Amino acid sequence: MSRTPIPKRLKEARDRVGLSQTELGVAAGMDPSGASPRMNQYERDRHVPDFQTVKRIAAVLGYPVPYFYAEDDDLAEILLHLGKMDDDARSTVLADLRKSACRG
Amino acid sequence: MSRTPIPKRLKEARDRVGLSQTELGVAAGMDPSGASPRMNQYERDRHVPDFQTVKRIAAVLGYPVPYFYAEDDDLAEILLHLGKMDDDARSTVLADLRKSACRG
DNA sequence: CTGAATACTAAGGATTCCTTAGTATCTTTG
DNA sequence: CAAAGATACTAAGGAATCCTTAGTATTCAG
Repeated sequence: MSRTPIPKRLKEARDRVGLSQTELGVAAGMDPSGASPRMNQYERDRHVPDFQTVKRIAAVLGYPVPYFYAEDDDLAEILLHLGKMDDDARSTVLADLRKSACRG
Repeated sequence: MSRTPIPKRLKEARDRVGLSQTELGVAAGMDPSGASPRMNQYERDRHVPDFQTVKRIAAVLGYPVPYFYAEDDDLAEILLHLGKMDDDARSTVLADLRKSACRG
């Protein structure tokens, strides 16, 4: 059993952009000589990257950080959609949710 | 500067339910003798709790896990709303977002 | 003020990670 | 196929971080 959703989310995301483990690690600012084992350890659930590392990887991929911590697939997909929106669109989503919350 | 959004999110959440640091830690399954310093270290940004710990705390509070990893306040609030919904309502949100994404 | 509850801190043993030095597997291409 | 290059993967140990212990500081009710 995996310790965090990171291995799964990382692989999903990396496969989509079509980068190697090393390439993604280097793009996220890792030392090129150590990027390969580090990224592999993250994806194989041997080690857990710290928050700053997740943040840099998320930035490279254009994904919101919380996506990598979502165990639920639906919530993960919602986070992907939210990540693609501009601030305005996201504010609208938030406003809608606030209204729904009042009614419900 | 904080290393993760966890201290901020944790304090927000704990203040709302009105539990002490120790109480929340114990409720999340920590050894009562060590719950106080651990929770305090998390809230004061001295240490970062591992994922399983965040998950247990989130479960006690009824918050979705990714909320604790959201730096953006709007996204954090959206996650709170999503956390309060049942699976049906969340599926509807996801379906709406998929449609919006297609329209561009 | 006094006591109880809560918040907080230092320090070190325990745990986990990052780096180094590789091996294994897959994918061309001659 | 065979060789070569790219990609994926692993072990092990020094480096970094955390959890536990043993407290001190602060807040608050009586």
